[in-house]
Amino acid sequence: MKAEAQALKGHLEVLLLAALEDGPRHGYAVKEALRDGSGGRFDLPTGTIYPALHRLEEAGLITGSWSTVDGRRRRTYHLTAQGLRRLHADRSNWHGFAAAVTALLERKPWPATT
Amino acid sequence: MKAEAQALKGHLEVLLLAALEDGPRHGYAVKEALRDGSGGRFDLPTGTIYPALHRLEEAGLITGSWSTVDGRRRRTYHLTAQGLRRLHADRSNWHGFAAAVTALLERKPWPATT
DNA sequence: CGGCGATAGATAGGAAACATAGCTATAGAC
DNA sequence: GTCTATAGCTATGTTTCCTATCTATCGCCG
Repeated sequence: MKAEAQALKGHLEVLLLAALEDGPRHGYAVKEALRDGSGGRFDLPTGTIYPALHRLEEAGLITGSWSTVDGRRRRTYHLTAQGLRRLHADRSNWHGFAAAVTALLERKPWPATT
Repeated sequence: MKAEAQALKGHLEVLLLAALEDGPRHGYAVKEALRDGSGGRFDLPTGTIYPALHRLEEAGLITGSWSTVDGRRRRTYHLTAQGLRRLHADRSNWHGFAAAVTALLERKPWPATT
């Protein structure tokens, strides 16, 4: 349950959306998918996951519905059309962001000092 | 002076350190280097840059010294040995982070739902 | 039976970092 | 004389994530 990353700041939501892209999942399953899909790197506490899902739902990017499986309540989320559009936009934005950071980190020499 | 990215959260410091890697710079020059080196993507306000540099200095990762050029005060920063080590560590960490996020964003199908 | 770990959900409170907005000051252009 | 670019600073606000704690069920182990 240790979180390697406050570095996720600002990039968590796109990961949650991506986790819901190929089908609905309940919150706990999203948490596991993130952990397993990242080789354990993004093993986020539920105190991070659930509020983030609530934000996404409130923003209309996902919708949730309750069900009960084996006596346990589940809230299963799926992407809305708006959420899908946002995922596409954010994914493309991520690539631009990552490319820019990587370029700056590799850069030598940097633009000249005034 | 508009900042495209709150997404920088957690990744600004490594960029500042990288900007100082091939020689000392003053704060305003760091800001310009970041803007120009990213094609305008990271055009950060001074209210972001200066406090970040102060944090780095207080952490012992950079040191600054005052000078006066053309009647304007400048504080020129350079990397400490500790800052250089941190840069190396953070840079390598960035590559891992970026690879993990990218992999998750491309991933389909995701690890199975329980 | 009793306790514990995994599953499933939630919230309250705090900390960190970036943005907004405002301030001082000089040099040079218009 | 005013405006822009250069050069620096900080107080306040917001967002976002983490820590800690809580409820509850199920299955396993002793």
